Amino acid sequence: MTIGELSKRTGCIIETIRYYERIGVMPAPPRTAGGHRIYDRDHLKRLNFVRRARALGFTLDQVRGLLALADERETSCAEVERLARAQLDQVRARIDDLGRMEAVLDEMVARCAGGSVPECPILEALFDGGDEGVG
Amino acid sequence: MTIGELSKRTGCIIETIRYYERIGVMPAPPRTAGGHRIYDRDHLKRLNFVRRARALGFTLDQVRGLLALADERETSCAEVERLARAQLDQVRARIDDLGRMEAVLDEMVARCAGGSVPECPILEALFDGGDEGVG
DNA sequence: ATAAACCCTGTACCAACTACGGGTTCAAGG
DNA sequence: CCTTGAACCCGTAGTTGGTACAGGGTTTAT
Repeated sequence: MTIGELSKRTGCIIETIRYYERIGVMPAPPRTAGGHRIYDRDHLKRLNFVRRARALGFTLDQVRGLLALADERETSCAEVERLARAQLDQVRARIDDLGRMEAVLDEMVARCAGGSVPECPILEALFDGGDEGVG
Repeated sequence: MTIGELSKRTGCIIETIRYYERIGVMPAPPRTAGGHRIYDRDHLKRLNFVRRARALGFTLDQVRGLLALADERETSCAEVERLARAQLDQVRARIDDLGRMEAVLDEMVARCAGGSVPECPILEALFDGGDEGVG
């Protein structure tokens, strides 16, 4: 399989595949005499793994960890579960965070739509801050 | 006010303040004879504005836009509202996105906790993909 | 043999900062 | 007045997860 074929089959653009190789998430594949990369089914599987894990919000560092656990066919299941749970917690924390943003934005917009106010309530909220604890 | 004081009052670290100046989000303040920046209450207000907008997920580009609208004391309110609504939509879309991630992770973890399975269901899910349409 | 399509490396760019090195200035104490 | 140390200056490089070239070389089909 050429890199272009792998790209088509995974939906991962060529530059990204080479980038994954550079940072050690994908292994360096064998090459043709002319230097073109040739991939097999294992590479395809691995790249799909990376794509799915990334789509679930794992960082590339975490993906590396998951792949390492997958490679050593030992008592890794508990550790995998721990990583997945940690990621789940992070996703939930991010959802909470965004939920708070949503509430503030919603209220700002609602106050704006309320009618003809003298000053823009959105700009006022941003300038004078309903919420002082920003960071 | 020195940059250090401004930093303490806003919770925004010095490097970031200088960065905001460099990219034109904060104005270049006057300097002492020796070249140290001196800020006043307007700078403080503006930096707080930037921090609050950032905390709500606006990009720096959007912040620039909001500040421009705040500066021209004209019929900007409708435009501000439009930007806020757009941001609200984006936040909601991101929440939906994360909600889907959460569901998948939750199911993976739940399957894992189910008992003594031969293979790790999490790794299997990532390798063989319940969800082919990844990106 | 030649053209088109593909692939190669290396570098630079994006957001939104953060961190550092090496030098200058300021404020306070002696 | 002088020294000390904290605070400040600038410029550059690093972070994450890629994307986008430029300027070549290779493969494949005709």
